Amino acid sequence: MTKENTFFGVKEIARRANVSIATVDRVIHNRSGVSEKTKKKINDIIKELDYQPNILASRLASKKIISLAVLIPKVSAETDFWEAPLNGITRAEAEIKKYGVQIELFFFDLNDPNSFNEQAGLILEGHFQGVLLSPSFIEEARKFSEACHKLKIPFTFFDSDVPEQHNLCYIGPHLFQSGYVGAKLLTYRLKEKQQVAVVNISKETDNYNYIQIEEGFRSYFKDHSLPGEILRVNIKDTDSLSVTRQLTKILNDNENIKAMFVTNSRVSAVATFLEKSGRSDISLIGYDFLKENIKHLEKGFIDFLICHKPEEQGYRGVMSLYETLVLGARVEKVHFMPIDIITKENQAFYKN
Amino acid sequence: MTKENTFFGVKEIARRANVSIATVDRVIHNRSGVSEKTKKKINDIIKELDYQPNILASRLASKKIISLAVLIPKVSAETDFWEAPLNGITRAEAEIKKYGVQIELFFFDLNDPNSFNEQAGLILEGHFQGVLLSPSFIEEARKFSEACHKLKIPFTFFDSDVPEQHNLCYIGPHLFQSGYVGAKLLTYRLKEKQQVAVVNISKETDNYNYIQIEEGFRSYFKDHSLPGEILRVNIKDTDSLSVTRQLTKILNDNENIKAMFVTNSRVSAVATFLEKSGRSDISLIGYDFLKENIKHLEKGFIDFLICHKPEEQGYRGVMSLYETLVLGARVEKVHFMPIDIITKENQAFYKN
DNA sequence: AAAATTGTCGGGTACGTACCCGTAAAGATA
DNA sequence: TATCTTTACGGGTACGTACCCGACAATTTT
Repeated sequence: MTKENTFFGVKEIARRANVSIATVDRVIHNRSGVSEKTKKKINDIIKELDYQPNILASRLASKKIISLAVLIPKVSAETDFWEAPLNGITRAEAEIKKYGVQIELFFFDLNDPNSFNEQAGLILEGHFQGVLLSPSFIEEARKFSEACHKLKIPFTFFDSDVPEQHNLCYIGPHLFQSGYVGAKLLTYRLKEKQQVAVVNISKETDNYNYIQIEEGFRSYFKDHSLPGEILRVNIKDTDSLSVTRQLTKILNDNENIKAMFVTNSRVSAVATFLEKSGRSDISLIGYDFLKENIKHLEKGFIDFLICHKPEEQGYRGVMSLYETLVLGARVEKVHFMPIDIITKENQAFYKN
Repeated sequence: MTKENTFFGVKEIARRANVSIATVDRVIHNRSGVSEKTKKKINDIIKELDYQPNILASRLASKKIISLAVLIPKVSAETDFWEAPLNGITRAEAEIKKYGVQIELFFFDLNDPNSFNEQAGLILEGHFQGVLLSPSFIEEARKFSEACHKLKIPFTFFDSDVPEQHNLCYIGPHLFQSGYVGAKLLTYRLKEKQQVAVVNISKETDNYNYIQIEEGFRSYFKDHSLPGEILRVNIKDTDSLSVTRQLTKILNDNENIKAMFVTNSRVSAVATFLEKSGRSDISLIGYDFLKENIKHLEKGFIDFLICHKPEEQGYRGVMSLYETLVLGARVEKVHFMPIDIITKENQAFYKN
């Protein structure tokens, strides 16, 4: 059992073109030093044979390493969400290290746009061949990506998107539709005259992500002409006291609230409140497969969690750069993640 | 930017052991021709350096190919479920072809255990280094795996499991828990006194898979002490006339049935019936991300589909063999797939 | 004691690609 | 015409591993 020679290599191309391997190599990497005539001849043969370079041999022979930069929020005390993408990134790194790819991590503070700028500046000075970033701050991200574009450094957005043309690709959820799914689940068993509240627990209420999610959520109500006003609760202070106070007030003012939708991973704060105040009659839906959330899911105070595979986002984000830079493959410009539904019953088998 | 030499290769091992590269190579592949003393010395150095063979170079230098056999049901007129695993298998093949791995496909007829035996026989004669199979027929599969074990051919089960010790691994759903999830979803908005029916549409009602799913389903009712008897409907003839007749009868006899759980991918047959008889008041849940099912999901006659990522099962099944045979890595003996919940709203982003 | 066999090992080439270096011919400049 | 530069290409080695072949010594057989 020996490898069949179905694949042609540079050697065969060189033979057919009556040139040396080196000349073929020059054409493939379009380096200079080849006459237009021979170049065309070789390119024709390459097309004819549908030549696919042997990546094994290529990476083996190449002494170059490829350095990628990753720019993401640091894991904070407030939420350990960013652990998951980081795991995916690390997994990808381990997988492609042997192909000569290195990854350097840069972290910024989600409460401080300046830290984003600082780290972005370091990346621009660092001579990286590719960048993966979460554009949490839209304006800052836009400036940075403009700079990358000028330096011809490919970059991938993930977790959330920025309307932009120059990025290599976006990997993340379709946020509008995600909110839409949330509304479906929340209203699935809702009875008439029961009311619904959207809860946003965050210092930045006007974050682009939250807006998209809420639009999707409200659209579902419109599309299905569900009656009743959807209440909106903004909790800017994320400490448990503020949360308790605001939720208490809302529930007192609106006795018919029987379902709540939290637009981010802070849903566990609401669950804690519901548990303490003994309100097991309220359906609760929120985001992300975090330990704290799973705990409340198991206790029954969260009905569903929606999740967009953050670990896989990190993994695929790195891989999108690897595929373009090393394999020279084209990648899809937009790669939407599934909108996963997690319940107490299936959470044990969920892959983040 | 040059590759750092953080990795040690055979050359370094040879240097430290005062032997040639060839001798080190003999130890690594434990071929004969090395004295016990040198063998030990080399093995010690390998451990000390934590030597990781360079797979690129290894596969490049090796002229051997590895042949894998895949044994799965053929795509039938009754269901195109098996297209998905096949896609995953093909994707895996494309990915590892360059490492010298070939895959040969063997198909059997789900209605004919003998066809399984026939194809299994062909595989045993074919000198394959690994086998991936769906053990749809338990007894036949057990016999075949016994034979593989004797020939020291590693094999992986997927889609459904057979209690067994010798298989390399199992990749597929936790069927019991999957039924449990189905019950949760089906009862989530069920009101008092409304009744539930489990529908099995299959020639083999006593299939091990279905039994596990139903056990999980019923366990949920027990665990939550839900009242009311769960009806059971067995439809052995899968044509639409038989389905219509039996369902009509059941619904006439039991007017309170408001929810139905189909234990396999034939759920679209029930959906068609509900549509034709205008029964949009009945919740319906079933299995698998098939075109026909999605159609009914979108129309609203199926509430939820449960799915176990069949394509990924195929992909991972092949990869489990690749990882053991080529990379020499250990693989987890059991790899449970997530129990995915698909609705009209999130189906567009589902990855099968 | 000579010959044959066996056990141990090293030399060397190949896998397909990358890239350095060298060279011959053509063209430019004096 | 002599010298220099540029263009266009080939030779050859290296990457890390696999494995063939042959050398040499130790051991057994005749």
